[in-house]
Amino acid sequence: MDEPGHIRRYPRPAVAVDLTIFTLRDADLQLLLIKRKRPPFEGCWALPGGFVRVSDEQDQGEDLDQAAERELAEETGLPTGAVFLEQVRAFGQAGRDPRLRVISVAYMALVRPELAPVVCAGGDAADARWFSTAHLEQQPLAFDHHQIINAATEHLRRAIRTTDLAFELVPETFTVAELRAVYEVLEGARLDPGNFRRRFMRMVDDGVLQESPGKRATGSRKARLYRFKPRQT
Amino acid sequence: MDEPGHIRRYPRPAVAVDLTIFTLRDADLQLLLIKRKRPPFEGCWALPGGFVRVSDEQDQGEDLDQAAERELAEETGLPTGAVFLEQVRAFGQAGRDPRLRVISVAYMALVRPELAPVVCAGGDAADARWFSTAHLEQQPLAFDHHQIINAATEHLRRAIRTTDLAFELVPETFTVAELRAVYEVLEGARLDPGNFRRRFMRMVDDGVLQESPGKRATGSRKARLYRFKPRQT
DNA sequence: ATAATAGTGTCTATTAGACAATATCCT
DNA sequence: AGGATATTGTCTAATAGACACTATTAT
Repeated sequence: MDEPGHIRRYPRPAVAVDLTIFTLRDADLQLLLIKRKRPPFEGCWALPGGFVRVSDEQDQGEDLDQAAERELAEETGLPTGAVFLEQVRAFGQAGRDPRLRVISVAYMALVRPELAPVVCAGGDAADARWFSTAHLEQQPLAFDHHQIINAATEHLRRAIRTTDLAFELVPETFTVAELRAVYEVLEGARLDPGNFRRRFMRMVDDGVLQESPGKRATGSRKARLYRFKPRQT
Repeated sequence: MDEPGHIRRYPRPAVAVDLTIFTLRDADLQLLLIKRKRPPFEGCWALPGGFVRVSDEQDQGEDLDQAAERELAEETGLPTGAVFLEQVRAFGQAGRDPRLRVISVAYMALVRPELAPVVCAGGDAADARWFSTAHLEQQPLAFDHHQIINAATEHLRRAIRTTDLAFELVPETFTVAELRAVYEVLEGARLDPGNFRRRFMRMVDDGVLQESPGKRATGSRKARLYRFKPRQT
């Protein structure tokens, strides 16, 4: 954070944001990738993202979070605010982009399952597709995107264990089984329906969740619906 | 992550690393700050840090982690590897540096209490001092360093709760009370000595900790010493 | 001897998990 | 009716927390 006034002449890196956009479909954690239509890695699948627009003038350009929101809107076509978005961390390995020095700030986005089908290709992507994270190791990806995906997935798993984030991967109203499915996929283990129900009901008692009118059949029998209480602790 | 070959002409931000260097002294979580000797914020206390050295040439310069290690060595004089170092996240608010667009990657470092006294001022700091985090709100700081410190402190608290990181804030060998003090300071609450002891002993049973020869008096009575088992799960 | 901390034991409440049993709904 | 899931209930083990008690050591 210290430098003389002539720092402007020191070489600077390009800074990009890369998005790991997750959703839950078919009882599976899936990730949105786009096919690159320019070198390097032309034709290769990659995380959506782009460079942060900056300036040294009075208006210094967009914030990192704003850049991530912008890219998210461009790539998914979803309205801002419909999707949970949070920074994971920065990746700055030298040589991660062969052309020039790029430091990438990774973000994690969570798309509710109802919205996943409407996500479409943005302007600078030849194609966009949801990939199952389960078989992604075999898939060749551009840059160090495997590493970013691993870090983001780990970030997501940790967040699911320690915060309310599971709620971002479920529709507005949901059944006990639907929320259980989120935990089962993220924890990678089957959970006892009865035991999970008690955990769930404790959240209702604590006022985190509340019953919502109507019922829905996920399986063979209709189940009660719930929703989140207003917000914030 | 997409751009034409002429991206080199787009404006880029400067990228810095800022270090939140914590230690535990006098039953208190403390943070190392340096007094800036150049504008802006000349004479103001600030986080140690500096710009990342980059290039677009074949050798693209240092990694973010390397830059943080280098700054840490320069500012503390401690040998690399003696101190735990981990990235927190990137801060990229527009206008956070009044002169030019700077994106800062924050790192958290944990200095064992025996090493804290030997930490001395580095080359580009007029002065360096440990500050108690308890009263830091009143202290005016340069840039958005208050925000970075809050995020890093939160990061640390979370890590203490969910990982083995408390061990980085204690000497090589330590007593039950010394480890308890780490948790008491970080959790901001007194812990029952008897109950904490059982938690501790479970770690011994699990092979995380092992007894070490000798005893040490933290208070009025000598206590057994422990150390960490080799490493890794 | 006394104060202060180390170390042990006991009891209760909460929670996770295994697992059985009943209720409801779709086909 | 039959199969699948929802929902409820029971039991056990692990853990956290409150709290009382004994042991050891510096002063």
